[in-house]
This record gives sequence, structure tokens and C-alpha cells, in this order.
Amino acid sequence: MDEVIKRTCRFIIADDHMVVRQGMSLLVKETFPNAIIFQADNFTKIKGILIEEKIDVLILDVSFPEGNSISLLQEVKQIQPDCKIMIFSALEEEVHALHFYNAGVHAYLNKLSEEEIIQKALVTLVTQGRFVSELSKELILNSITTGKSINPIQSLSERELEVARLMVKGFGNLEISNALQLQKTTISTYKKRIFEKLQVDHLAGLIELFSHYLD
Amino acid sequence: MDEVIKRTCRFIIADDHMVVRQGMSLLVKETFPNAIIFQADNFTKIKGILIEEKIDVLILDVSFPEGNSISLLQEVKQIQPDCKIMIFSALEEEVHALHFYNAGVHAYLNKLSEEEIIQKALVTLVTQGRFVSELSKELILNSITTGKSINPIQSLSERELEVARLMVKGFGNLEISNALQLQKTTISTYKKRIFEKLQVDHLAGLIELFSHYLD
DNA sequence: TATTTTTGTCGAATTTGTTCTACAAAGTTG
DNA sequence: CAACTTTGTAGAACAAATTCGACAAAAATA
Repeated sequence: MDEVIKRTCRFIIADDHMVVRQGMSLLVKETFPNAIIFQADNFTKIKGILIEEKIDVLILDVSFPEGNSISLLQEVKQIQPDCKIMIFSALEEEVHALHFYNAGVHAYLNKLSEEEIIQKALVTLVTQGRFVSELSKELILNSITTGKSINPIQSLSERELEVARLMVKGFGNLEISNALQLQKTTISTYKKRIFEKLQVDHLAGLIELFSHYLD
Repeated sequence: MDEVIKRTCRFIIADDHMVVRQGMSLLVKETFPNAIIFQADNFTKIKGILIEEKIDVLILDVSFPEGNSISLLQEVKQIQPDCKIMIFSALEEEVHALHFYNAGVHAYLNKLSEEEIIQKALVTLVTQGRFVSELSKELILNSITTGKSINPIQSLSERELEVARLMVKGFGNLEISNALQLQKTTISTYKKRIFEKLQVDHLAGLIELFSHYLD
């Protein structure tokens, strides 16, 4: 353990909220007194740092003004494949963690976590290359045993997804059929299949689902 | 200015995220080296501290596991009427600030704000008893000159609200007319008036509005 | 490869929802 | 108080959405 904390680990703390960056900085420094810490409040800066500096751990918030950080993950892995990614998010672990593990992150931590948990996660991440909470472990097991897709939206076909997105945006049947150059009855058919697959039965439910599993 | 920062102000920093509390703590200490800082991560603790300690400033996040902190405001004012309340939230200022000013807070600050702004807000709050950003000033002026209610949902009549709620829950036209024992055409009329009043034109928009102004 | 499932597409008939108009009761305002 | 606005309520006519097939192409599976 002593060896660990003496390492000169290199971190990026990426969050659009200044106070969060400061708070996390403090914590990282407490945990790894020799750590080198970079801060970033947007995607461009994150990528910039990743290109110029060797980074061990990227601590990454989910929501940025530019959008959801899941879209960034691929790029991060391309620039620095060995960089460990820890999602540090206010989103409920139950709903979102699997999503991120599926996208290849090495740890998912809720912002509600207390100091000790965060520090433990950091240490585990550095020593073992990943940290999976008990809750997440269960979620993962569960998803495998029940065979259920993590994200039910993924069960939609291309066309269905297109239609669903437009529905969520508030497009009516006609507008959709226009946008996609299809008969309106065709749209109805898609709607029906969408509702069946997602097991909801009205737009309100669809919108709720989408707001949980925003891609 | 020097006098200000030498004051022994007493703060509560209330946020369910530990890192945010730490980050804000740091900032407050930088701004007021003699400050006395209490931290709280839930409503009960906030109230507990308010009862036992004289507090000058309550820095308050909006969302807690227990719910929206707007419900707490009344109680805070009862326990310590002189305590200044600063909302420190990730919610967009455009959408929510007025809501909170209307509920009697003394400052509204977005979590995206940078260090200098936050410090300026803190100092202004302590010296002048309130801090209103330029953006908020405009919002307030705007709301007065246009005479628009801050919360458009409040412009709905009883019946309209009933219908709107059911719509948001995903009820169809028939279901609503059944539930309220009205003709379906009547429901359509209400829908139309609701959409007009709220200036949206589909269910998706209505749902979004409701999710912003949940009462 | 033969069989089954999923996907993309549509039409006819039917169900649902909307418009537009209307009117009385209640509420507001000059 | 007279005039005007808002609210609660519908009917007739019209528009939009859904159902229930149906069918071929593509994909998955046995």
C-alpha cells in the first residue's frame, strides 16, 4: 500500500464544475501525495491533455455542455489505450453503470460516494486496473443471467430507432412519414413494434425510457 | 474589502456530493480565511445545524436524495430568518433561477461558474445581503415586463391541470375522458388550451415542461 | 441448406383525436 | 354595473393514428 501511494500517478480530472474539480483534486492529492493532476472542463481540453501527456487515470464526469461523455470514450482509448477511465457521475448506478462498463470504462463511481469509498476506488483502480463496486458486480451478474440487454433501446432496429427518436422529439405521425418518406401506416406499424419491444404503451413511457438510456 | 474577508462568517455548505462540499469549502476558506464552515449532506443535518448554530450563509444545492430543496426554504427561513441562502445548482439559470428568487433566496449561482464569479458572489452576498447575476437580473426584468408567470404551469386552470397531468402520465384521450367523466371532445378542447397556454405543441414538449417545473 | 424470425413496407377499415363553433356560468375590470 | 375574459362543457365534421392483416427481402438459426 505504501508503495502505491508514493507513485507519481498522472491524473486528469474532467468535470465542468469547478468546485467538483477542486474537491476531487484535494482527494486525489490526499490519496496520492505525489500525483500530478491536470484539470479539464471540456472535451477539447481532455483530448489536448491526452495527446500531450502520459496519463494513468482519467476521472470523467458524464454530462458536459458538449453532451454526454460516453461519446468521448472511443477517442480516449484511441489516443491512450492504457489510460484507465473512471466515470464519476451523479447518475444512479443502477440505471447507468452497466452502460458505461459496456462501453469499456474501468470504474464507475457515484458522486454520492463518501471519501473512503472514493479513495479506495482510486487505489484499486491504480493497483488493479479497475474498480467495480459490489452493486455494479450484482448488476453485471444479473444482466448476464437474465440475458436481458442492458439497454432495451438497443433491441430496436435501425428504422425503429429513427422513428422512436422522432417520436421523442415530438414529431407526429405525418411529420415522421414525411421525414422518412414512408406511408403513415408504416409509421404506425413501427410505433407498434417499438412499444412492444420496449414494453411501454404510450409516448410518455417512451420518453422516460429514452431519458434514462440517452445514447 | 479587507474588512469583509476578515469577518468570521459562519457557513453551511449543503450538498449531497462530498467532492462538491470539499471543493466549495476550499473556496470559502480562500475567500474568508476566518470562516467557520459546517457541512451537511441531507435536510435533517441542515436543519439540525441551523437550530444549534448561528449561520450567516447557507450554500444550498438543489437536488438531494430527499427531494428538491425548494421545499426546505420555508423551514430555513423559520428557523433562522436572517440566514442568507445561496442556491448553488447545476440546473440552468435561465430555467430555474426565477423560481428560486421567487421563493426568496438571496443568490442563485450555477455550478458551471468559475472561481472568481463564485468568490465575487460570496463576498457580495455577505456584504450586501444578496447577489444577482446579470443574467438573472435580465430574467427578472423580463418576467416583470412581459407579465409572464415564472411557472407557466400555474397559468392552467384546475381542470386543465388535471388533464395535463394525466396526459403526462401517458393517458390517452379516451382514458382521460373516462377518468374525468367528460366527452372526449371536451378533452381535446382542454388539450388545445393547455398547449396554447404553455406554448408547446406536442406531448413531448408538455412532458419536458412538467419535468422542469415539477411542483 | 431449409426453416424460422426479424425487418421494411403498405392498404382497407376502424378507432381516436382535433377543429371549429357555441353557449352558459363564473370571474375580472374599467 | 356593463362589458369583457376565462372556464367548463359538447356536437358535427374532419383529420390523424391504429389495427390487422399481408408479403417480400434479409438475417438468424437449426
